[in-house]
Amino acid sequence: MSEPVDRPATIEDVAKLAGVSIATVSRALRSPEKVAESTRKKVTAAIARTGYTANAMAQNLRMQRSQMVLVLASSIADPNFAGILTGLEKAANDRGYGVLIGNTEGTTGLEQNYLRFISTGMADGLVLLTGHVPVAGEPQTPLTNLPPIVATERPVSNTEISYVGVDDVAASKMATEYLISLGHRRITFISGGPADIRSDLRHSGYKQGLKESPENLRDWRMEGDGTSESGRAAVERLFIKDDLPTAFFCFNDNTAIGVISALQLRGYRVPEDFSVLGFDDIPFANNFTPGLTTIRQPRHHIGEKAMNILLDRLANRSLISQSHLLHGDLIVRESCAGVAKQRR
Amino acid sequence: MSEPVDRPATIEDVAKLAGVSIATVSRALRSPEKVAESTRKKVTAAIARTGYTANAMAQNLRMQRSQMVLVLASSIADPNFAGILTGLEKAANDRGYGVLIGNTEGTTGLEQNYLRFISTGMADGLVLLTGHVPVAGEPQTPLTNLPPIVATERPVSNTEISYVGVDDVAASKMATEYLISLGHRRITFISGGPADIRSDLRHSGYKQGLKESPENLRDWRMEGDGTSESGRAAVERLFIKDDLPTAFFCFNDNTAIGVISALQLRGYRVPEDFSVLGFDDIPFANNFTPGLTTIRQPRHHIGEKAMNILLDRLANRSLISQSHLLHGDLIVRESCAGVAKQRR
DNA sequence: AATCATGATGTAAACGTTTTCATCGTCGAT
DNA sequence: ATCGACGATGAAAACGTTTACATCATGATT
Repeated sequence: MSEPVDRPATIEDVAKLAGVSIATVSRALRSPEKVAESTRKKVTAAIARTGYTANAMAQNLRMQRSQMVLVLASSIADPNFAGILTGLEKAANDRGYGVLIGNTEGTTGLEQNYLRFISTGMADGLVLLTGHVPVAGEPQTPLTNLPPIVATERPVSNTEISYVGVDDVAASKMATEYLISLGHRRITFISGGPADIRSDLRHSGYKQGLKESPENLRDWRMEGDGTSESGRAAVERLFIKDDLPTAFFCFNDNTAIGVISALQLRGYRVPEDFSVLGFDDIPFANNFTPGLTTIRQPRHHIGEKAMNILLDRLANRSLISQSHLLHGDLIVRESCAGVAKQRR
Repeated sequence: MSEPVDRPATIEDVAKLAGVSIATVSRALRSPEKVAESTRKKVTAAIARTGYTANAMAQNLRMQRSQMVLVLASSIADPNFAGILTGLEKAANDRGYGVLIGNTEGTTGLEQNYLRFISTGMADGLVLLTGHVPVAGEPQTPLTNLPPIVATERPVSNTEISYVGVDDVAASKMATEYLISLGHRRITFISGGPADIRSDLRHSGYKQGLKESPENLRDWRMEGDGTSESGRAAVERLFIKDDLPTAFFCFNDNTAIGVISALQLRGYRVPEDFSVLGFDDIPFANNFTPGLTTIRQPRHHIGEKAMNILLDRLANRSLISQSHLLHGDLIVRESCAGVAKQRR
């Protein structure tokens, strides 16, 4: 039904065809109640005839916005990224916004580069999955130059910024209590590295769980960096000293997988000999053998919530920043068992 | 160094401060050779003082483009998605383009919805990871209304469209030959479902590998759908008839994982009792036990190549569409072994 | 019958750029 | 001295919208 498309139809084409002014066409589209029923019909017909769609650039220029949000992530390949992005994207699309993505790979150079979308007005808001607010180069960019921001997946130190994520402390406490309830008294926490704030939060939840146990259990923390390799390495270090826990609470599922495979390589069985508990419930946790007992991050909800908070701010700039900690479920599979069952 | 930012600086602010016309400012920025060295310096200084950045909406409106590309995927959670997106994103960013993402979840409704970015001029080009060109609703949108397109990850039936992906046929043939070289003569291919063109391509490569073997090996295809569950189910069906292969070539790694766990559940060992070969080399293939022998998709390269082809087309509309099949490496890990080693 | 509110529409400004075209020196060649 | 070419710059149009404001009927109110 559309006319030959050498040049896309403009509002003027529609106006001419309908025999009205372009203002009326615009009104018929944006605020139909302001236009007479009869002319509205003429306009609608003309729009159908021409195949007209409003030019977004012109609209956005005029309205001083872009209807676009920039999502900055340090790694697209992160196992949590896909789920969060799905949620972000869904919420944005539901509200007519587009999602622009930027992969900083952890470098400030790329990060700076992506901020061009902000400074040129190509994006109205910013979602940070990087764990820090973008640092400015020269000249020092004050925070006031930044648009409304929401952080997710990784908290940022700046408290002015809304954060949406799982309640790391509560979930880790719950995980630890679960291990204790299974009879474990010697539980090692394997961290996610010094740079990651979440590692401290989870460690702190673990300590709370230990402290509230009847006995006074020992805080037994080992350093990792969130990779499965670091999980393996931690196990090896333990075996050198031959001082062994009965259970591992790992910063994330990757680490847990490393721990399990190192244990298996040494001829031990999980959960018969050792219990291992992860964090994240990455898509693969269920396919692993043994099935990983872990804390599930509600990634979709996190993404949706984060985006909705941001878009609320965009719609009403005076809204105060608010953070949301979502509950993480304990997903019980096979990698943890009662200590009674264990050999030693 | 920037002025108080109630309103972002415009080209006019810069012009006034530098004592020149806005045309000169624009020229100083876009084609410096057209402006006198002395005035160029004045302009540069004024830009620094004001903290000016050109408004992208105005630029794009004027220049009738958006510098933006829409990436349409049926599932963000697909294990191949992250890698391809990383490549797409890198190439786009290198060339000053932004990447807009749309998650169609396989529904044409959402697909249609995302096409608004095209029809409103918010995106200049389209990357399809959906396996089909978007179908129009009412009125029938001819292909001429669509912008330059490149397909990747999943081929589309329309031959007018450039496709970039792994060479499924060659890689599958290579995989099959590898199994044959290990001594296997009874090799089952587990498909990825009727809707997925790649499944047929891989099946066809498998058949080529069989045919070119010294003996005339039997095409032994079983239906799956690309999920690990379907891999498990296929194994169960085999055991009902008790007619068993010695090796499995699976449509993808997910299926392979399902096959292995079903086998293990029945008390068999991989690769000692059965060999299993996957496809994709998903990030997890290496962490699985046994390590998955599989075909690696060069996801980054696929993404970069696809984006570069698209952007070339955008820069020069008269370019003809070209497809690229990339080589997939065979990654040998632990899930395949010589048939001699196997019990039966 | 005169006035006034109301509703529907058109005119024109504005959003911030890029670029064509015209203008104005300046310099080299005649 | 005159002319032409050329380099640097400015004025203004154009990109396609939205919206404040003005205009004009029309019907209700006095």
